[in-house]
Amino acid sequence: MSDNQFIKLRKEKLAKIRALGIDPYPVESGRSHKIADLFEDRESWVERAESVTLAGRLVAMRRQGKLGFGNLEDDSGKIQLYVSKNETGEENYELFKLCDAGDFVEATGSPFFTNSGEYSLRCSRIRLLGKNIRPLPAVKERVEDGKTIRYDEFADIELRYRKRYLDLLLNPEHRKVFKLRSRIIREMRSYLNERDYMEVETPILQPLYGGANARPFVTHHNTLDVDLYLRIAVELYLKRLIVGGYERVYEIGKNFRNEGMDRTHNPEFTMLESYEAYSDLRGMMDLVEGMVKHLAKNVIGKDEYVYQGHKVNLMGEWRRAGMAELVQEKLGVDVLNESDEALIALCKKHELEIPPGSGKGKIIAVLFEHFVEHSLIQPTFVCDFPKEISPLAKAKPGNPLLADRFELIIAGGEFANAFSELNDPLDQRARLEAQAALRAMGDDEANVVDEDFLEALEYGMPPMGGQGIGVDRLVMLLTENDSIKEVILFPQMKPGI
RNA sequence: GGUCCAGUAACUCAGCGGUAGAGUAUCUGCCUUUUAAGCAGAGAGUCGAUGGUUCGAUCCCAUCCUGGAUCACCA
Repeated sequence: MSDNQFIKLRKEKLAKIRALGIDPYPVESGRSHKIADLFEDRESWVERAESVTLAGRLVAMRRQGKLGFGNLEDDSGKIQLYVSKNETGEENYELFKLCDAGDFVEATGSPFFTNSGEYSLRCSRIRLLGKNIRPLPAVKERVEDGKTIRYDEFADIELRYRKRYLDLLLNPEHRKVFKLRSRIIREMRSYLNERDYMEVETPILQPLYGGANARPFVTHHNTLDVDLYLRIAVELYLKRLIVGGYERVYEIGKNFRNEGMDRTHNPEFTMLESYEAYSDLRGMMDLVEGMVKHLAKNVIGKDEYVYQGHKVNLMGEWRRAGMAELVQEKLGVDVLNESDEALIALCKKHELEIPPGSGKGKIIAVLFEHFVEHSLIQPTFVCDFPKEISPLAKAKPGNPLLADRFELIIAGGEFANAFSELNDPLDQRARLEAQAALRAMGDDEANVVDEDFLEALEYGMPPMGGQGIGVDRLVMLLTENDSIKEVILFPQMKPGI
């Protein structure tokens, strides 16, 4: 971007500062206290009149002749600076006059109360730490009845996402969202660590991708001269680790799916997957429910959340119900015992598309997604998924059509997915080969056959439960944001501007 | 991908077929307790882009770009 009037002026100021023999970008900075420190027992600070040095960004300036006020902000808080020529001396006051909102400065002085009663720092010296040459958007705020009213808020959604640093700087409530995100993830880790899980890191660049139905991003390694895929899931690698003898592992990291983008999908997103030997689907329900309730209670401290226009109570008893049972509730059709023809006719009647190669299970899933999923508002474990669409899940004993799998649905959206993991190597091979057949029929999201994974299974894998939680969506729910872009610091945007 | 909405100064926005406006911000002057500081003055814009209609387009039309909402598709 070329220089505008503002930048030209500030570059001129830079030159003036340098002409005074002052380095506007010094190497050394130092502070004796953070701003929040001065707000503990203010009266005592004032009484002691101790000199302290603060450092931070100057976020506002009110200059009036031989004295001026500024607001200094660091990551702990904000305090008013009182700068008068009497106290700083001529030379230092000249520097202060060359400072702008947006500059980083060091302020030395002692706390006091102004005539109007505002707790401030009476400055004996101002030192420049980093000169700003592009003015920050002008946002003004006023405190009324303890509430902060902001004027001319930096609110353009596109700019907020593209220039996230400005969003964070100018909109404290957005800064708070990402702080909560960090706490949520930290608390997830400790929840699992306390349960004897081990955190691991597995490849992001994979020779084959697997563990989910999705199209991948492809890249190329020059030295090996091979194409590699960015992972769409970590499942198959974590299972290899269970084969290797660890009993409880998890990974929190980015997955990449080359699919559409909307309010709940970003091409790279954060997933938590965990696997636990000798557990099963029931164990995973307890784990997921326990963890989410723990986060709601300990990080946020609320029972009820407003999400996508719905009131969701996370602290109640979470329903566990079969997919077919839920469809039957809604449509009055006993889908498990109905003939394929009748189900196909039902789909046709509602103009629902059935992908080629679909069996009964897939058709039931289509009906579920169309008629039921959106209406599940309170947390619901939808169990007994059709085996046909669950190639990595163990079959449900007693019903060859079903798999021991659930998805957690909240406010009509998917939050987690879990199985009793399939550990029969022959069955697993047959299922992946069936996926390959679907792929041959044009389903480019079907799983690929991963021979190395199958070989690992052949060496023996214990029975286990595994689950994956979409971390971004969980953060959305807990921070009551309806767009995934509000909880990802740098969401994917088209190049532009 | 369909539909709808938006794009005007650094920020928030108004405007309208006749050469662009406000508040804040900025600059200059005054100002030693201000706090959305104040007072006086000034500068600042390719009106998202490209075509078309018109004597004349920021405004009307078309196409495109970017973003948002929504539906469809998709985990």
